[in-house]
Amino acid sequence: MGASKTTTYSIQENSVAKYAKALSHPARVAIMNLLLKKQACVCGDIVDELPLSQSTVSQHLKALKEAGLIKGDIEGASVCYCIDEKEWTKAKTQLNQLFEKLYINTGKCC
Amino acid sequence: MGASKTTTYSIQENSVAKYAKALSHPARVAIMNLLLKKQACVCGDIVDELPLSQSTVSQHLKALKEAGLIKGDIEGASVCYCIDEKEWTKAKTQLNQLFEKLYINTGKCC
DNA sequence: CATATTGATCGTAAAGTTACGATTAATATT
DNA sequence: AATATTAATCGTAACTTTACGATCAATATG
Repeated sequence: MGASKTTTYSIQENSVAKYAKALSHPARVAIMNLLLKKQACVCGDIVDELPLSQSTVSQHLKALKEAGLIKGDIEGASVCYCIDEKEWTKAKTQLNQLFEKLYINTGKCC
Repeated sequence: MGASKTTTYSIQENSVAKYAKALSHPARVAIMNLLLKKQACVCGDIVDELPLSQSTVSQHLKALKEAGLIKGDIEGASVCYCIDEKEWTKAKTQLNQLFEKLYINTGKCC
């Protein structure tokens, strides 16, 4: 009858979900936008640009860092954040491959 | 506190976050993979392919539907799901535009 | 008509997210 | 040395997500 339910999720599925989750909050998209525009940014500058408290921004930065999308460099008392280009490209490729899969529906339904 | 006001972020930021959120769980990526492969799928078939209960799958389908990525057609007692091509393309474009923004870091830090 | 199948929805528990202020550790400045 | 600045972390409250079983309405089949 039915197919097996044995599958846990594939590497691709977990990977796409991880990157998507990192970008699943507008504040984190806004942070990425800032880093893409400025190339590098001190944490305090990001706090100034967003309508969020320092601790909340720090939390969002942590999430992006854990997904691998950004990295931080200590610069004295400040921390300079920037995009992890290698990982950003990897995320881009992973998501692109998912979106590329579509070929136009020949009309089974919908 | 849970959510954030949608008005505080740009349309692009909210839009990207919305699509990313839809894909932020491996089960939902798996569902999209299935629909991309088969072009159309009865809900029950999706349940058979995933290690989740019927109600949980239905919940994930609802999330994808609310993000606009899929649509469902009633076929007798069953419901046939497929990708909303227009919205899928929109999501693709939105995410692509974000990822395209990167030009290589000239070395401010990191 | 009676019963089975299908899939949405309800109720609910556990876990996770998001937000903030307070605190802490590190570095800078006076 | 004393104080200010910076950003991570802690503690906590409120909300959301994820999961499941139970139930319901709609269709299908005997």
